[in-house]
Amino acid sequence: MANHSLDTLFATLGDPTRRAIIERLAHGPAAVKELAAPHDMALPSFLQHIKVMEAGGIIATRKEGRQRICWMEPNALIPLQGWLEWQRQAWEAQTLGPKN
Amino acid sequence: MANHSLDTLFATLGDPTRRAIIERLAHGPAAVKELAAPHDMALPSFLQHIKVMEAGGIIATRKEGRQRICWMEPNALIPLQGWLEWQRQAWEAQTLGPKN
DNA sequence: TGAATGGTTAGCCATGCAGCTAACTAACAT
DNA sequence: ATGTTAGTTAGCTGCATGGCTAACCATTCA
Repeated sequence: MANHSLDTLFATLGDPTRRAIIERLAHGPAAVKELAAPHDMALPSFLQHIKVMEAGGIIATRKEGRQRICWMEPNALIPLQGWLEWQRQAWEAQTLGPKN
Repeated sequence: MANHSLDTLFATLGDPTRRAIIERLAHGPAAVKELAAPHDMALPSFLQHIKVMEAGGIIATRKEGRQRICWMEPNALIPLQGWLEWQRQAWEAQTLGPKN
């Protein structure tokens, strides 16, 4: 299964910084500065993560005055759930065996 | 959340070759050669993926004669499901709002 | 015993990724 | 008008990753 969106999703979530951003945004939108605060990292490095996530369709952003507000793209994680569920089913079908 | 096992899982699944291996193994064990067949890639390159997955605890392997048999590590994907579920819940709690 | 099969090891190379600093722009505050 | 805040752009660096070939076991088959 050469699924480009899964490639992107998994790659994006492989970085703990980016997962932390998602975990934060699940509770509501936030500006870049606020998101960056807990991460001991220069702003440009951090911004790179934001860009990756926006490019991957996982978050969306908007400029508001001099801040950039970020929020979750609500359905972004659905392909992941789908793939996992699919795997789970294939696995169960196999462990139960074709005769059951 | 600096979760090492999630790091490894996501990173491992980010590669389409490795996802294909999982998809194949969900239907039952297989030897390296058989797993490698659909992937236009030199054996050593392919073996590298097998090693990564074994190191990450996603699959297990055993030597049997001159072949190496691989199979799924049944609970490997559970942390993923857990994280996704957690995210989904945080998201829903937020969209519904604290007052509902 | 000799050839073929399946895997393994070693070593190389190109690319991408995550981080950095320095320098700049755009909005607000005084 | 000047300073401060929040991003942004550009350009560099080091390391990890994914691929390759060549050469080498170890097992099985004839």
